[in-house]
Amino acid sequence: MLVRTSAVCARPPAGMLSALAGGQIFSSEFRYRRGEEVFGEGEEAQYVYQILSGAARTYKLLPDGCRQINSFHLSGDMFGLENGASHRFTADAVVETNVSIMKRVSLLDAMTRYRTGPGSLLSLVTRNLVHAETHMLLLGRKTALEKVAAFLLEMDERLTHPAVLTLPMSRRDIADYLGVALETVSRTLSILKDEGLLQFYGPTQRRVVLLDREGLARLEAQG
Amino acid sequence: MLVRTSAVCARPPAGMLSALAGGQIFSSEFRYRRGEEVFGEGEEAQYVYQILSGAARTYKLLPDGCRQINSFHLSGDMFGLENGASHRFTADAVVETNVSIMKRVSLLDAMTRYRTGPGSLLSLVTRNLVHAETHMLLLGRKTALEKVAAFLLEMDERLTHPAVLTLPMSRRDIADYLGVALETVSRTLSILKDEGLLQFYGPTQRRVVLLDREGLARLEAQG
DNA sequence: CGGCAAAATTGTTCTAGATCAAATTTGCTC
DNA sequence: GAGCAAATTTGATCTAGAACAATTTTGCCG
Repeated sequence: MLVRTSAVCARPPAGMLSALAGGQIFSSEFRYRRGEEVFGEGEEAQYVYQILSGAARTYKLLPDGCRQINSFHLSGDMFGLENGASHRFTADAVVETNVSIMKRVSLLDAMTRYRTGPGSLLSLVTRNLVHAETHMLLLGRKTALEKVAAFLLEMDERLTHPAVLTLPMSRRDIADYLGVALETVSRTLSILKDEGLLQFYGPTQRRVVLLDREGLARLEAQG
Repeated sequence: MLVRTSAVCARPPAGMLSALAGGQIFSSEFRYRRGEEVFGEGEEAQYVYQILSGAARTYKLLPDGCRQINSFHLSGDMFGLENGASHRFTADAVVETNVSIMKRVSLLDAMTRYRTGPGSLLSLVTRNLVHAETHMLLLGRKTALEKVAAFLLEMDERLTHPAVLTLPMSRRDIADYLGVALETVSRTLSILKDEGLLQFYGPTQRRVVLLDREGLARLEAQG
């Protein structure tokens, strides 16, 4: 873990964490290499994280090694803030990732001054809950095609509809997020390409151009 | 919807809602017949509910009519309290059910006095989040056998390990909660019976005796 | 640029669980 | 208690997607 401490960020990065910090809370900048663990399930939740660049994933493992990715965290996203004392997930870096870190207690202190606002701990937890509820519907009741379409649209939305959608995560990550096999993800993407709903951009298969968002939305709603 | 208004309950039923009420918040008692809707997805979340007897389910529907039950609410459980202004689920009665109802705003007012305690809105939302996260793992990565075992253990736990587990919900409800077909639930229960892990009690198949909780737990962890 | 390991695709086979289809069983209602 | 509709079980197929197995593509390294 490379450390670049910056007690108070000279130019605070975007997002609530630093907004709350506002020059009053000490935050440090850390860098994780791809695959490096940020925190483990069950560990004490001492710090809170915000992505400056790169991406992280939070997940749980079953005893048989099966992984269920709970969510991806992209630039600007905050993660690792728990209501209880310990982390309920493991988190690691999807690619080389820079995060801003601050003490949980400092942040919670700062938050009490903003109790009711959209930047409160409650709204954060609620946002996570809404995401989890939506994802339950996807995992329990959608086909592979619907799942992949939903995933693409979620990423497109969160990256604010870029011309070229650059996915930081591998097919395996997507599979473990959607509850399908990685081959199924690959096949489904090929189908969507063949049907003209998307195309790959450049040499890598992680850059996607969504050619028909309407069509994808129709697929997502029901196969 | 049968109404039996009782401005302030003479003998308050168990649970936080009435505890918070503590003679200061007006609550009414309502009765819903089986299948009757308590509130619909998208409706304004004006009231908060607590089960006095019976059971309710909250769920979402896909356009094709597929249903994903988010959770079951049993005696003492509170539901329908949203952070936002509208309900994110539909709720209806699984069987004939009595609920205590109070205005959302009154409850929230009362709660501000207990902001940090285990009876706060934040802990309620967190509890829901933990449940949703656990359920995501189940939906995404468990086999039918693991799902059914997990379901039985959840109900057993929540009803505090009764000698006879009386399930208020149908096989269809269980199926829509676990993301499998109702026939699969029935078959899986038969297998568990044949293997001596449970037996049915009396004439109805909704009364279950768990003969080997350890064994079920082993199945749940990994098929 | 060449070599190599990791990632992704594509093909083949297999299977858990869905779907379709009857029997039973159960709980109501008169 | 008879009659009936709903719920449940059980059986027989069918299929979406898993699992296994090569290839091919890509990114990365010296």
